[in-house]
Amino acid sequence: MNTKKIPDIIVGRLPVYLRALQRMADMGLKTTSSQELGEHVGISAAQIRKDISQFGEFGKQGTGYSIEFLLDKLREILKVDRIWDVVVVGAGDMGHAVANYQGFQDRGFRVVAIFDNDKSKVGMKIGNFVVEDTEVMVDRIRTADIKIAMLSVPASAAQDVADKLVQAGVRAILNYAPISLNVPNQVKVQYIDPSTHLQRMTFYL
Amino acid sequence: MNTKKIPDIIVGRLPVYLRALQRMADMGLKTTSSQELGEHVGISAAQIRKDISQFGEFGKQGTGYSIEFLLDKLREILKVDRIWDVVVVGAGDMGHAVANYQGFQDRGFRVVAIFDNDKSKVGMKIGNFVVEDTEVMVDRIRTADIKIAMLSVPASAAQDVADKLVQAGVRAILNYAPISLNVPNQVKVQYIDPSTHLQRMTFYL
DNA sequence: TAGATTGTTAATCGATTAACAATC
DNA sequence: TAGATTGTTAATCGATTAACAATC
Repeated sequence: MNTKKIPDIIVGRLPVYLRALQRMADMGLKTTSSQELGEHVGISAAQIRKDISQFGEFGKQGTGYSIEFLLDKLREILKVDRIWDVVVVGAGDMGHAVANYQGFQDRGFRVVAIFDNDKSKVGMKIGNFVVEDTEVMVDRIRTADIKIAMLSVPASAAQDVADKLVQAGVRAILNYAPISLNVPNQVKVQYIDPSTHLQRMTFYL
Repeated sequence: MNTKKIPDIIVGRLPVYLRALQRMADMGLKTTSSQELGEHVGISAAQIRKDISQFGEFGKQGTGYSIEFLLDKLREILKVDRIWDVVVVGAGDMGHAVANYQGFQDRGFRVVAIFDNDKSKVGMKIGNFVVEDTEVMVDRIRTADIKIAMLSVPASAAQDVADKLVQAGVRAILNYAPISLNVPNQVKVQYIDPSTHLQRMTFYL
């Protein structure tokens, strides 16, 4: 892999390629082409070739890409050739669903704890987890050296919690609260706000 | 509003502006500037002015934008100056959380039904809803003239359900299943896949 | 070999930013 | 009036596409 800076827009497409390739592998396929992969994910073949070639020469002229090989490379590039421990903050309906979500399996993530500041929820069982007090959160995260958090608290609490997560050393936040977060440059945030996603489509109706 | 085509990337930012303005209004603020709004959402002032000016001259030199006025305009542009009925397909943990989600309130959406093909779930109560059989889904959607669906079924079922939704006249799908969907051009899809979002950040860790 | 498909270059297309006249 | 901030233009920057030599 070379060292020139990769545009964020390319990084954003890699997980989509990875997901499609994983599915192809599950179906028992061995090779694919930029053309075929492009049809699956709705992206042009030229762009897929260009994106992938940022990281090396992973294909073969005439035959395309070995699915297993490309999977390995993409996992390595995206650093999901390992399992990341993740914490959930906020034990409401959404936190509940996220903590129990089976879709992290085989994708590089594992939920290891769930926190809430509501004392009536602390100690409650959620799937395999016991809800812990937000008071112990910073310590727990720092001790366990956890780098990723999912935030499912109300918008009014989200910025405060985000500040604590940053203070605890978290470097990636998946934010389910419907609010933009201010965090330092070295911390990444991704937003999941169903209303925002829907509003992006109603424009076209 | 003029008629020239608006780039999708601009459409995608409008809901973020809307959300930030709604928050400012809730805090009792009356006016804002492209500068201030930009700091809230992490977008340059120039870009915000350019985006907004695609739709009209909504600001005043020297004073900025009236928050209430801009809210009205953005709601109108995004067509959320009304309430859209939405169906949920898939009554698992995620469908459960989505159906009960309070965050659609005041954002233009209302969940009106939830479907599942698992007969053991049909008839079950989820919040204010009773889970209905997927068999009646197409009819129900067509009769009620529903245009928006949220998809929270396993990846293996998602394409089949999407085909049915399209057939029923749905024009916007919020897809929680971890798979790319093939739909006709006139149908919009937005993707929520927590693993994909997380993988977009692990690259930088 | 003939056919297929990559990796890469150059051309095109589109988005962002900087700057400032207009004006509240 | 003086200061602030918009809307817009032109310049810059970045992303996508088309095309094709290289080669499996």
